[in-house]
Amino acid sequence: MPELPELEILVGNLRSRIKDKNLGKPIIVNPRVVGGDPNLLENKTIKDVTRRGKWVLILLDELYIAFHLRLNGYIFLLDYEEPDSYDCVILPIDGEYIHFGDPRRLAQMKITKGINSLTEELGLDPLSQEFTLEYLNKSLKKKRSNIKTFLMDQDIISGIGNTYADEILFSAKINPTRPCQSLDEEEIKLLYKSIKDILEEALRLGGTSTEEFTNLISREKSFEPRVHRREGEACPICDTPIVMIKIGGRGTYYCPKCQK
DNA sequence: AGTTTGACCCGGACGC
DNA sequence: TGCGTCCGGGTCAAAC
Repeated sequence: MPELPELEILVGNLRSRIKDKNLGKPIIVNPRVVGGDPNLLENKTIKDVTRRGKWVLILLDELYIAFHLRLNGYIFLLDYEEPDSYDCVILPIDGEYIHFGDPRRLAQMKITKGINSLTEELGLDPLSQEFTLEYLNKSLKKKRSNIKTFLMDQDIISGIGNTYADEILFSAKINPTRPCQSLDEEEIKLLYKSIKDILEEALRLGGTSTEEFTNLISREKSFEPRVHRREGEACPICDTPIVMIKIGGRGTYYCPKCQK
């Protein structure tokens, strides 16, 4: 499931491959996942490829293609046009082809003149300069929910999903069920550092490679989750078995001894 | 208004 | 083997 680090890498590689190239006539295999008018894309030039939260944005002249991969969505850049089994849209680009798809059909592709409706509610990017300890502190004070839900709230911090939320809380030694307002100053400082550290580490290591959701990310190295989806395995710090609980309907993994 | 729950979707895991 | 059932996961709408 692609989160900030995976999407950041995807966007960088996609940009270097398709920037300044031209779009051909799109092939819509599954209209369900497409919003807007695909006919607007033909013969348009790709000005840039960027990311906002978990949205992958292809910028054209006064037009955007916005992709959200949700859990299992993918963007491949391949040398053949024929759709593979889960492909939803094929975008020809000067002899290469973006294959966009999702076995679960939850991913989305939107063609839109503006991206405000998609991104205006999004919170700060956790790796940006604007995301400060003070911002984290203030945001925590406003929230009544638990810290796990807080980290995944895209309106506060954009780009963190289930995997990195678990990893960040393990790194900060904070129990995922803790109310936001119960964290003391030291814990908030450590949480802030853990957000930056874990995301930067994952970015450096090429993202988490549990799923092969794109060929635009190197598979040579990868970030290895310490607790996420490791129920019953030994905590890398204290050997206590990792526990899985549900928070907000989401599988949540943590070490009951390290994370108080 | 803030927070929680359900729907969306379907491949894969599991049970009989 | 084969069929049926259930689960997951990010986001948004609906409910609380």
